[in-house]
Amino acid sequence: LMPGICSIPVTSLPSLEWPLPSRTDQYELRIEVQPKPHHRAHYETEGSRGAVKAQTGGHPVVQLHGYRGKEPLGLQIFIGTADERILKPHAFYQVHRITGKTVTTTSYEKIIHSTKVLEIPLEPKNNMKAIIDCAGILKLRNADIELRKGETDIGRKNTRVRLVFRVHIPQPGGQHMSLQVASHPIECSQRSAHELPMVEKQDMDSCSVLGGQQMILTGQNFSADSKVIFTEKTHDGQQIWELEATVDKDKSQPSMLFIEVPPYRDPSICHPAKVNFYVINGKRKRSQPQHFTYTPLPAPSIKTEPV
Amino acid sequence: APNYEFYKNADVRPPFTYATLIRQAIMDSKDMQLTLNEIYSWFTRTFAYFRRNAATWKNAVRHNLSLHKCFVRVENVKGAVWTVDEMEYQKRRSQKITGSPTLVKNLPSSLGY
DNA sequence: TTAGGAAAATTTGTTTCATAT
DNA sequence: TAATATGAAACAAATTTTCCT
Repeated sequence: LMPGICSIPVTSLPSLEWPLPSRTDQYELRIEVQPKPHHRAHYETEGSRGAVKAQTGGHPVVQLHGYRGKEPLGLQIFIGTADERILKPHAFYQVHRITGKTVTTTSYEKIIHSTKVLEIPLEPKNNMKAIIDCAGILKLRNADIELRKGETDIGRKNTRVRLVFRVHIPQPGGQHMSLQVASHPIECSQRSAHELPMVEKQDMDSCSVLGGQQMILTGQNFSADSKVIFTEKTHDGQQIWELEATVDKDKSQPSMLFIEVPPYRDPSICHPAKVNFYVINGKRKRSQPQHFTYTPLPAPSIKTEPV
Repeated sequence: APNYEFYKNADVRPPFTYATLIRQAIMDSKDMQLTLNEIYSWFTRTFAYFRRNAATWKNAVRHNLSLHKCFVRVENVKGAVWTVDEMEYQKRRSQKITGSPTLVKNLPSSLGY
């Protein structure tokens, strides 16, 4: 079978909602190939919709760097949330173990607190690299999950997930070092995948409070009526600023938006200001909030004499 | 905040209007905003009476949300949430109190509206 | 099996009418 | 009486779930 896997008692490991680092001084768990940003999940009433794939057509790849041991380890996979909150298992989705001749990976599954977790081997002979070709995504009915006691999340419009990978590395003292890394977000609804704008990359993360610079957004489902809105929220979630950026409609394409960063509401700040922006099509189809930072002007000039 | 303990398990209709209850549900939430579904949950969690005849009272809740100007729908990443325009809410209530002396005498202070 | 498309079903919101307080 | 509250229901739009090729 699979030595080294499944041998660690669940109770001694950190819970699935516990935040873990992806790297330490010694190790790093890294996603070498990211999954595609869309993967339509299947319902229990449907047949499988196959394994999550990579943009390239292959499958996602995960590798553990810095491991010198001889023993294979188990790589755990589960479906996590992809919103602004900290990562936790997604209540409305589960990993689905794909089997069949097209699948190279042997896998083992178990349930931890109503979350299905897949475990596949990470072997030294493969350089501790694993090709994730056995992970599909199952959608659970909103109504079924929402009536679960203690569940406060809402299923409606909550259709983005991340693949979460964990490894537990045995340490000399008998303890374990646990690492975790999560993939880029994956949109799992047929409709949302087709209609919701999604920002995958932004050309820059910050600029001065004056704005005015061009920023290129790369993503999906951008359209002629796409708007880009900058917002700022206080610590307790109250929105205090909102401004629409101008979009260069001539240059923009379905997968690319050229916008001009709007000026920040207060040009005299002394510390960088973290704001959000999102893309919105029509009235309701809006992307997840993206992050952006306005930096203060160099130095408040006190000199008054002309140059 | 009102004490609804008695109604949590007693299958008795709470003597409050829908508007009062909806506002209370939203006020009880952490961010002063709830989705429709979360409002439903608050009703069933808080009142035994609303654990049956769901089609009826849920319809009434939606009806009230739309009808009263004090309930404001706000778009959000996760769809829409409902909030309370407290100014608007109290405007309606104070109109009722100041505008009808006879009602003032009879209105038990603990009852909404 | 896996993918795509879309019909069917459910939810969320708006309005209107009737009745009771 | 006028203003409010409650119920039932018709409709529309948005979103989810099931079904079919």
